[in-house]
Amino acid sequence: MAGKRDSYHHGDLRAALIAAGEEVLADTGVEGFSLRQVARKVGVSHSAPAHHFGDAGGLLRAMAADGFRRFLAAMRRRQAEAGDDPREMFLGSGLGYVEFAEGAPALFRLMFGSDRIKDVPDAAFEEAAQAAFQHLVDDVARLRGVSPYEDETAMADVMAAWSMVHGFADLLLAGRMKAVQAMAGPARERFFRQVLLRVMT
Amino acid sequence: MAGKRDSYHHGDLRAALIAAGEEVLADTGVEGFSLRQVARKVGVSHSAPAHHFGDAGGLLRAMAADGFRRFLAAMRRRQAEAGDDPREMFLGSGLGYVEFAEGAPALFRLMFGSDRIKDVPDAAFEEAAQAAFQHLVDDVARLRGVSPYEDETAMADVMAAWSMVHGFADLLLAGRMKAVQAMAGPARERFFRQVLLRVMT
DNA sequence: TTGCTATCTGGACGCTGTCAAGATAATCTT
DNA sequence: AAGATTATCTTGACAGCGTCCAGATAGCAA
Repeated sequence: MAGKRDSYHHGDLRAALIAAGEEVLADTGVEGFSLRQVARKVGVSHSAPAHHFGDAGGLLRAMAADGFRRFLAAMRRRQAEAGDDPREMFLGSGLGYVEFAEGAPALFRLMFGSDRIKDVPDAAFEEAAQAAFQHLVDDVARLRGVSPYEDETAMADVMAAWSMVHGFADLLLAGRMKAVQAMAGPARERFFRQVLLRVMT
Repeated sequence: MAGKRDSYHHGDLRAALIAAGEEVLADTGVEGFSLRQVARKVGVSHSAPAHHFGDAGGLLRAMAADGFRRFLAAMRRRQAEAGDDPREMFLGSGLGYVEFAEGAPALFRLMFGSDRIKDVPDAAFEEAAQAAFQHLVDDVARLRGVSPYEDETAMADVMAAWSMVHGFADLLLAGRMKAVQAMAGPARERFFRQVLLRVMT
């Protein structure tokens, strides 16, 4: 099962399409994304993807699910570097959140509500998205010492923290926070910490 | 200059295209948006829009600018109903923000960073977006008693508040806050106030 | 009336997603 | 081992799309 094309059958077309799809997505954005372009990139006929994903939405959903897994990994990575103080761990997740969004803006936008994947239930996607959400819930539980599922205030903390981080990332991508974008790396991180901490006492 | 089609020339095609465009946008979403569909709706040839807007992006930018004006109006309307306590006025703006997003989700998404309008400077769009941002700055200035342009902490308040409201709205549209969506109107508003206030002491 | 310009039409092009029919390879059955 | 079945991929077709271009029409200025 090689990745390279050596015969009529590809070998691992499904994975190759997802990988190539994410490159195309990064190049053209969600709205310029084209199935045929992905097929060309992999060196396969224009309708080969249909067999694995049904239609364009199917591939995009698979890519979004994959995105959520890497998204979670990015948060965990940053968190692991943050030590073991609950507050620092929380901030680490937030930094990973924003870092992922900036590193893969089109994928991030795809994951959070593109029309092209909406309104079609997808188990893999939901599971990956739910896992990422759970990570945030755990962060808050550690900080508050209560399970948000059993404490209304803690759940409001979760929603507030999530809204804050997500809004910050999305506005950054939209180019609507020019003042922040102009900041150098360290100053920017300091500013973000200051903003994010407002939500946790 | 009537709006209806009575001769070869339309009379007010530019405005008619923007209006029809927003209907199409609401129906199909940003990614399904089609220039030809808008032209059909207005009863005009498929290439008529080009003369007024250049290309599809031109029409979308004009629609987004119009959206920002109505967005600001929605915040002002809600704020006017909120009384004259600075905190209540601030919350009113936030409620208007979310209300607008839910009332016109596709337009909201278009305004905040669709690939189809990005990276092409547009004076009318920037002006309308800036006016909406200024409204938020004024809210914080009233609350804090300082101009955010002259006080770093107050500017951090602005960014925090904006991130919070925006993230809340965007996650709502993404369908990622099912618990909140399940709430009845009043409970939801109460919850949102509780979340948003976290950012302002 | 005679130009002149803005506005709109109609046709063309290459791109797109999706469908259906056929070709090829891998796997299963016996 | 051989044949049959299934999974995978190709090819060709179709309508819809955005954009360009040449032409038609109408308003306006002189």
